[in-house]
Amino acid sequence: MLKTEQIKALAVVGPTAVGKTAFAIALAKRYGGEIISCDSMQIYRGMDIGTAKATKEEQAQVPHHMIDICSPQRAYSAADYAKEAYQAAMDIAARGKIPILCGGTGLYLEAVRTGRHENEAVTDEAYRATLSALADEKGAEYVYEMLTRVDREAAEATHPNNLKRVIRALEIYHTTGKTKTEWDRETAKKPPKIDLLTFCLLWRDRDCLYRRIDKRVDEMVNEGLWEEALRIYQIKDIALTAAQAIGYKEMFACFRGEMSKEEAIEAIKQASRHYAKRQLTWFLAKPHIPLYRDSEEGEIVPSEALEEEAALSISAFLDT
RNA sequence: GGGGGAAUUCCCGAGCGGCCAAAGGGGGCAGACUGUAAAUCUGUUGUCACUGACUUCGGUGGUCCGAAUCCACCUUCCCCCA
Repeated sequence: MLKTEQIKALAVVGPTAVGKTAFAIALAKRYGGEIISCDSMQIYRGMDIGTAKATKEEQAQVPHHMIDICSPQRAYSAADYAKEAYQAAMDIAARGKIPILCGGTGLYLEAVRTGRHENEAVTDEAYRATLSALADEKGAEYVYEMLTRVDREAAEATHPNNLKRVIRALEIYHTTGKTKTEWDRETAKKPPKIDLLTFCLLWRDRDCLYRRIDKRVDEMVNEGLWEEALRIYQIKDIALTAAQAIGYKEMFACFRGEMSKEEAIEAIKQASRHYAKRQLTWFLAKPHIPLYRDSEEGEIVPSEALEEEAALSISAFLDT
């Protein structure tokens, strides 16, 4: 296709359990939008409760995309997401509707927005395996040294202990012949494929966020997270990506007899809080319009105030 | 009633006369991250006027040049015998 015209879209991001889903639905209704989930785990079929997918009722109100699009046996990547989500956004826009990206996976949002990952298929499982075996054998420093030799700049930007990132940098060099630094520089030149107006939902009070997370985990358990996780646990050849989902991996440990159900639930809460903090670090470092909420009380539906606040920038954004 | 053991910084837990503001882990806080990203990784965490000073290791009082580490008593907790 010759004209990959830049399309306009809205995005609702923020840490887990802030109420992104409800807010995005409200925006979709108001502006005639459709929602594109931007979540690395909601893509998986059968993982509903633990990933806090929009309910069937919610999905009936507004069309949702990028949910339940693949089996837990399939490893999914930011590149896959970028391609499919962009296609979905194009389709929505073609229908005269406005795409609303909604979710907590920052990297995925960046991936669709910039289209950076639509390059050569730069992935090589076998090579990765070789490198990680090498790291086991000779130590992570050895692999890091390899990177230092091919791409000093990338090496300096990556901590030696961060094996996965070190391997990825080497993999880029291995598959494209370009160093990660060169590759990054090139892809960064391309104009973004989506003109995005991003809202970041936040609680002014950290404790409030954490309380909400704890509460939501308890609700998930009541809704049958344990049973759902057990079903996923029984799938053979589950992909690494799906298997690392919070809420599932802890239950798996419980099924393996490594911890009690109570301990698993605690671990889920803990992991979710840590995750929320990482999301905050990511999103707060990126351009966005912050929308703060103040109290914890019954805020299941987004307050009109936030919607109004968003409305101002949205109308200006859509007019240009 | 008798005997034994333990009390450490937010938590767990090492330390058992100087090298201890005190290992390690957890938690908290901050951060990095362009194809596993709900992943992976990093820094920091007694106070302050911060290359130094000050206050901490249940309490009080001792011993010693010097104590979280030794002694005495007290408090609390645990175990064993009754």
